[in-house]
Amino acid sequence: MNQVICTVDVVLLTLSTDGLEVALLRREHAPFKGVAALPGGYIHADTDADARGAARRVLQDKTGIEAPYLEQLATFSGAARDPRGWSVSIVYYALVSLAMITQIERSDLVLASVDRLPPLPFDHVSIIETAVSRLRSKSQYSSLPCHLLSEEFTLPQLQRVYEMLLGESINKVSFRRKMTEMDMLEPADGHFDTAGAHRPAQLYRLKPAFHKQLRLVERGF
Amino acid sequence: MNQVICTVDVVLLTLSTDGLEVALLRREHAPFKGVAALPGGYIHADTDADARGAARRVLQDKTGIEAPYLEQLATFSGAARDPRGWSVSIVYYALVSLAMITQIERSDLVLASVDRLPPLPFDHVSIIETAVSRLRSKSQYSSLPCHLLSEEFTLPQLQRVYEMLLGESINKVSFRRKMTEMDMLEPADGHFDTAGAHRPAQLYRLKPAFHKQLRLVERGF
DNA sequence: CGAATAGTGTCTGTAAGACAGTATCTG
DNA sequence: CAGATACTGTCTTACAGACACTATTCG
Repeated sequence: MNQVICTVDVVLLTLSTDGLEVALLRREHAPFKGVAALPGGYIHADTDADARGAARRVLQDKTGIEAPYLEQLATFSGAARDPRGWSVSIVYYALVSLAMITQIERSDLVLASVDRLPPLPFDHVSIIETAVSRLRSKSQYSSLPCHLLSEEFTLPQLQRVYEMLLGESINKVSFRRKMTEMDMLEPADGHFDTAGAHRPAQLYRLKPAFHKQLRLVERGF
Repeated sequence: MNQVICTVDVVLLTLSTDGLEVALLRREHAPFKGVAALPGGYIHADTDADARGAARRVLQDKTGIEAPYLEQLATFSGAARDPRGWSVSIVYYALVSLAMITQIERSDLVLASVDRLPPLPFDHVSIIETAVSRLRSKSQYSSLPCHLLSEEFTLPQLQRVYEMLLGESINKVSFRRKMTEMDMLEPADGHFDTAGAHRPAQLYRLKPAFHKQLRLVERGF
């Protein structure tokens, strides 16, 4: 009566110049061996403290990525989603910079645009759609998008990230007012982005208190 | 390696004059037999289509409540939360009117104020806190609170619900402007709430399209 | 008619967006 | 110095909240 397969999957998202992309890996085992899919695996009841620990382990083992922004998305379950039987997948989503992804030494890693997903096994397409929709929705009023950039970034870069996620341009003055009001960034003193033939931009970083936690803002962007 | 206990739990919330309350039932089986706890149970892989179906079944079997607003909250998991071993609980939360709860014919049902929870088994206290925080947070910008009232209700009643959830008074004009803008209510023509020595209030109901789905609003209340 | 609450019209202050200006770099 | 983008000051507009008024019931 209670024979249920328990797994975790991780939606690893990053932002390229083309928009949001999701990291896919070729599956090492049946079912769907060799097919690109979300990184995932069984829960190890003997070593994982909880599902979050399992997700962190899976991400570390399969991509080498350590402790990025990692949050529970939702749990997908049912008799129909996995040929092996009634299954539960506790899904987490992680946000990393593109630089983190390109460091990964795995030849079978694919970045797929979330707007043009290939066919995927299980219900991974709908999982990814849920993750993207959650990220876009939270971007309207939180500091979440910062985690898609490297540790130090400029305000114009951050604004472009918000604009890509929200799919609309944001008024520059309003954006900067909002950033001041949210009070989550600190200038990286003396650090400037001097690329390009123009005035250099101040580099900022997330204040330490907001590395693992979100900053919410009263009204959206 | 994969011996994991799979259960669902339901946080059944309602609003009394004293504020938010959660429904607790005495457990019928060990562990914690006889102790008040969230309604829950094992997933039945042979009959449940998915975890949502299991949650609906548990709610129906234990309280007789059928198909209320029911949404996945989060999944709680780990080695430490259940003495039986490594466990996963996929938790749903449901919103119903107080009238729905008082209809339940079960002598061991307890309503506990979410602000003064008794000691509870497992991690049920933290589950309830998560549910309450989710509800309060979503109340800032969605139609969620409607489900805490009966099918027909007046705008002043609805405003009081929002105020209790948000813990602050709302400007009446702004509230009604927002309701018009959200466009989720329809007047129950000819139906008025005639209680009290004053002008009767128009009764409204949620438009059918929003019974199972949320209406979001751009800016909060 | 007085008390009580429902419902609405209008003013005002605040905050978001538009615009245009200044600042500082490269070639 | 021209071009480019960073950053800022200020005006305008839109919306949220305050206030006050009307509406309709009961006793």
